[in-house]
Amino acid sequence: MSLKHAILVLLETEPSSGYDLLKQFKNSLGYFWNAKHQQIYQQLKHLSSEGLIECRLEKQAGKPDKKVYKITTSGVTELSSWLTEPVSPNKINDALLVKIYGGHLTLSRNLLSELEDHLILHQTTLLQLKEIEHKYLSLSKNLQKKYQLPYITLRRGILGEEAWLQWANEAIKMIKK
Amino acid sequence: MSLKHAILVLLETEPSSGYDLLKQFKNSLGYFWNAKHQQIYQQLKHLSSEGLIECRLEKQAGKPDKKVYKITTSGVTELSSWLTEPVSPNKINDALLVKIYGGHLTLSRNLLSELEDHLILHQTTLLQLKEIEHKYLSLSKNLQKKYQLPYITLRRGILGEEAWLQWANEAIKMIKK
DNA sequence: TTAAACTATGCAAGTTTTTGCATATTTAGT
DNA sequence: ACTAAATATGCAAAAACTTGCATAGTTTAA
Repeated sequence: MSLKHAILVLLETEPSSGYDLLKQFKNSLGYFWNAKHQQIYQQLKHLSSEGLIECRLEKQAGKPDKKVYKITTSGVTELSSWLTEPVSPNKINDALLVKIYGGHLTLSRNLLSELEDHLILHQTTLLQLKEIEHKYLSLSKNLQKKYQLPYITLRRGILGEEAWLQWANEAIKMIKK
Repeated sequence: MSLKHAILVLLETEPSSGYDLLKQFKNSLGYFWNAKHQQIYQQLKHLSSEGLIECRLEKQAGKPDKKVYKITTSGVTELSSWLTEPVSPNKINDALLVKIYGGHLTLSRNLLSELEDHLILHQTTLLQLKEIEHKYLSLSKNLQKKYQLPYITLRRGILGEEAWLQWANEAIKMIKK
């Protein structure tokens, strides 16, 4: 399980509240790791009780209080050791493909409209990713080096989305004729 | 949730036992839907109690008995109605990318060896998929039409794996220099 | 000015998935 | 002759994840 480790990775970069993490999961990391707010809050509590992170309350003017979590040395140890172990290959569960696989039970215009809906989502995602890439590429050599690893994960997102779009266009053509 | 529907899709094609389904999940459908044997057996029981599938015992010489499940008319109805509803976009959770994202805490040769391990797996998968594609392309026009939709999902696998490999090679180069 | 969206967190209950254990026979390889 | 892998299914418990509800103040746009 690595929601745990995803959170540790984020907290290792900077202390954050559950809400901050949620936003980070929606941006950068969200393209390859997803979590709902409940999952994050529950996991934070759990990590806290394991002593891998610690919490301090931060009062804010005009906004609700924040619980800011910070990784502990024991958390860094855990994270480092996780990094040396091989990760198990990714579990893919893609409902859209299940649907297409069994699509002969429905009208092809159903499949097409669904594909087109997803197409729009993926196009939007790709544009967002390319925007981030653009910002990265305009950084100094130094900063580029610093953010090299996150950039590599961004590249995965970009290449992945491009391949998805290529496939979807191919698929739409095939279904249409 | 669509393990349920993935199973119904498979059973709609042909009646199968839990073990048969497990093998199908490992082959064709396995490239986009994964399930452990426990999950399948539990879900079969559940679908049975919902009346969406029915079971008959098949005695086999030399092998343990089989429970062969078959979709019911009510199951087909459920499946058809699922096919008209939009599927929610795919949840991606990729531990390898989390690892790379936070990889500055470990040696780059750790990341490289992990990437290379995964590279081999993906290369193998791609070869398998291309073999299946080759078989498909040597079928008659008629049969090609019949299996068009599964073929489209196969294409997703192929394009996806190719993009993955392209990314991995790029990533390895970047990390090395 | 009113509704919607954003900030910020959490309980409780339910569903789904994973893990560990358990059984029993056959077949293929060494 | 022995071992491993394949065939075939399942219980029980734990862990992970989702859904519905709940609170409460602030900001922003119609």
